[in-house]
Amino acid sequence: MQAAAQLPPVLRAEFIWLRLQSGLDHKKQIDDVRSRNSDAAMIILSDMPNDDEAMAVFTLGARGYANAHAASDTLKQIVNVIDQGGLWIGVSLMQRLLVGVNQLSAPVLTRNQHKLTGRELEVAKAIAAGASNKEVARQLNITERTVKAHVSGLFTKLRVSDRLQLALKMRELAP
Amino acid sequence: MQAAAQLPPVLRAEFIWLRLQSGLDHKKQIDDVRSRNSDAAMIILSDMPNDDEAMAVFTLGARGYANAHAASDTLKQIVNVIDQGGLWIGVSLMQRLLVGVNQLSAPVLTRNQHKLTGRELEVAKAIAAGASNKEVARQLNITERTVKAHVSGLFTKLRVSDRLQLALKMRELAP
DNA sequence: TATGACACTGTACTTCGGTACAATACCCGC
DNA sequence: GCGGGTATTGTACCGAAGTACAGTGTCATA
Repeated sequence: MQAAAQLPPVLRAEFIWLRLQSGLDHKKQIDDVRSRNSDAAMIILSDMPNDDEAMAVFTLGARGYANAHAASDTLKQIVNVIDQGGLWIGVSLMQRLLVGVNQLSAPVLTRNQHKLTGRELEVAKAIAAGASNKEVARQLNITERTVKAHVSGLFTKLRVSDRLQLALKMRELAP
Repeated sequence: MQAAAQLPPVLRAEFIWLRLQSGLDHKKQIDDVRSRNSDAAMIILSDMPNDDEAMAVFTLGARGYANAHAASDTLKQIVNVIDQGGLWIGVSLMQRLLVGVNQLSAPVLTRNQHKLTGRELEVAKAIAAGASNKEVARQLNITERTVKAHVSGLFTKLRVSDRLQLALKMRELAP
């Protein structure tokens, strides 16, 4: 809670509970506390927790993020977990993180089951990154016509009909 | 541990500890156990934990993933956390997840800071799913011309130049 | 009442994407 | 040597995508 912010710096705290003041700049509140207790574990409590705020506080170095009205048992639990070197994260944010990483891993790029040729793979990666035919041509130092040839080949092999669906398929997000 | 896999289905378990057999198909091991105890919380133990394996087991519905040689105190901790609706994830994977999400730029769909209009959002979602202008028009029961109008508006607001980049941005995968 | 945001549509135009015919050249294994 | 896979490029064509001028109607709010 914000009382922690008024702790004199001479008192070394192991855990700091900071209840975010709505309406104020959260980053500033956290930075303030952090600056005086650089080695303490910060646990942020929010009256209205949400994933975005959670991401923000973890980015700022917090070790835990929870609802300010959580049960006391939960609060004890949090201390235990963090004491053992863990992080306390809401399930909702966790789900989101997992989804995010799944998207990043781009399984087609890694798991090469589609027997794409080396050149096709290069073209496919570029398109999955959002490149136009002209840009791909410049990147690979070939003509736009050749890019089109590879793209057509990719459409057939991956059974898609345009570059947008190709990009989604490369990232395994296709419908 | 694998003994859990031999539990007769009549015994309803709340927690299931599954120690992965190296050399065997992990997905199969997990699916086997899961099919007989659909509502139990699965905790996967691995002799050589790594982030990729962790991702895999969580994707398969596990609630926890830990080193098979973890201290008994840690194991108790895991039960507590999962009992309260949490997930038990290694710190290493956690770091990776956070980094991954931080790399994601412009979270349009979730964090709606781009003040897209309702109609624009509908169009954007359709395009992010791989739809053509004609298809979007049919879906929303408007003319292709109107779709183009919304698309142009989206390009301006989201600072992209074509529908592929729009789709990537909508999926938070833009460069 | 007027002004602005929003949704919708039209015509005309340019550019890009994609296909359909090609063809040439390299390399590898039978 | 010859066939097959790969990489490359050409010309021509068509349709989709995107832009540039428009304009109309509704609704909320100042």
